[in-house]
Amino acid sequence: MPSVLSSRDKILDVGESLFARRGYAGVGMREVAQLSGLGKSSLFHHFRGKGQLYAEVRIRTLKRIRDALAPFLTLETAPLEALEEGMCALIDSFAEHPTSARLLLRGLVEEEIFSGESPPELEEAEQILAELLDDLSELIERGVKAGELRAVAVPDTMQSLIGLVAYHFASGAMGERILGEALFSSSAVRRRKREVVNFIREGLRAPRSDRDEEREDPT
Amino acid sequence: MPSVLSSRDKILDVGESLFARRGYAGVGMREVAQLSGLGKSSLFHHFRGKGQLYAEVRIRTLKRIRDALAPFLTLETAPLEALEEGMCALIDSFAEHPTSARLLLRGLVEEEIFSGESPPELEEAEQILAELLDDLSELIERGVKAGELRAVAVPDTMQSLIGLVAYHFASGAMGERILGEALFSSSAVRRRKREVVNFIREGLRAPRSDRDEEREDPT
DNA sequence: TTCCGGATCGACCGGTCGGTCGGGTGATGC
DNA sequence: GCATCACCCGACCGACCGGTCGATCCGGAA
Repeated sequence: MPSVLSSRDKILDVGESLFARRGYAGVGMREVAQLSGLGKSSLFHHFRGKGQLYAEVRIRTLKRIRDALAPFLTLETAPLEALEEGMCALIDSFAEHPTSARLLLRGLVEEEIFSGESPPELEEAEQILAELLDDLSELIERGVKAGELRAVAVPDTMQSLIGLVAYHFASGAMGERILGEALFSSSAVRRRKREVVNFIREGLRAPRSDRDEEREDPT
Repeated sequence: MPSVLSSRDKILDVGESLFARRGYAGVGMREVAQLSGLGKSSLFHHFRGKGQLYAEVRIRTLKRIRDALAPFLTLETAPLEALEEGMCALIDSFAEHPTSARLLLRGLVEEEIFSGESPPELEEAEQILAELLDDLSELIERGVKAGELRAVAVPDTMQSLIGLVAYHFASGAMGERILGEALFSSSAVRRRKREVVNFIREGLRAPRSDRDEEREDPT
């Protein structure tokens, strides 16, 4: 690990910051080059093009998120506890890398980014994300079956969790206006973590005297 | 109300659809013109430029959201009930206008869209949004003080609600992958509404035997 | 010393961007 | 008949876009 970043890592850092703030179409390679302290041509030595740079940035952030979540997606912990601690770890990861949540949310919301064909690296990113979401789904599923969680619809609950957790760290100026505080100040992050975890626990756990109640299934 | 849309409305419709899908920077005026069935120059007869078109689109969608929510932001209903019914109405509005949630979320997440100065109309949009969020904050505040809601931190809960509700209708292909179903099919919308409202009710309401318990305040 | 290949750069390319301009067209009022 | 006006268009502009090319620099292996 060099104390000064390699040019490639520097480009990835700059790209991550810019793509998170302005989205794929809003970022120009000239700006990436300038903020990286390189000539524009040099970018194309390290990456095949803008599309690959974007894909590599997404892969890096998704791997960061996966690594933060992985310890809690095993079968060793009780589902509700694993869910709570996993979300805590996720929030810590978002707080440590302020661009992650935005980039994640962008990747989930954005569509039709590439006019022609998309770079092959993007599929790797999609796969990392898909596996992560599948593992998380499985965790919720286990929680419901074990009776720790309410009889929620698993896919919709997945979506709820994503929006609930990620948006907090992706909201921009309006979010700070609502909070009346910097989005990533340590006090704000601590409070947010408590509030989100409480929300999830109260919102999803099964009522106390609800051990072996059968689920409603009105399909 | 003419049965055929005026050119201005047609442009707004096309712009709304495109901006929601690809963001401000990802949309070109040529494309807006073509999909509107007009020459590019004609757009500049109805709007001062791309920036104003974007601002007008945002204003229109924000007003739609405000109108859907307004009936439940009065002081006449019990806060928790008003919150639940308001979120229901919001979801109905999102379902009716599939671009609204994306555009809302984009406006909240996006930053530094305009390189130069931003069009004055954007301030009107920001103000509509700010008022809406203030009213919603007040509703939650009342709910907490009335003891109907848990002793949550109001701003963070605001953020939670935004992410929780809006993301469901803004998620793209990956959202449909998770659901295994079209995002706006009537059955998916119905199920989602039930799940979200349940999540909010269970997550925010005060425990039954918790009438006049004092809040913890460990600051 | 020579050579080589990674890294960097400035100059340049075709194409697209938002926006302008001048003119055309068809209703409306006089 | 004529001026006015909203509306619409094709042609055009300078700026910027992503990307290419050939030259140069430089550290390490031979």
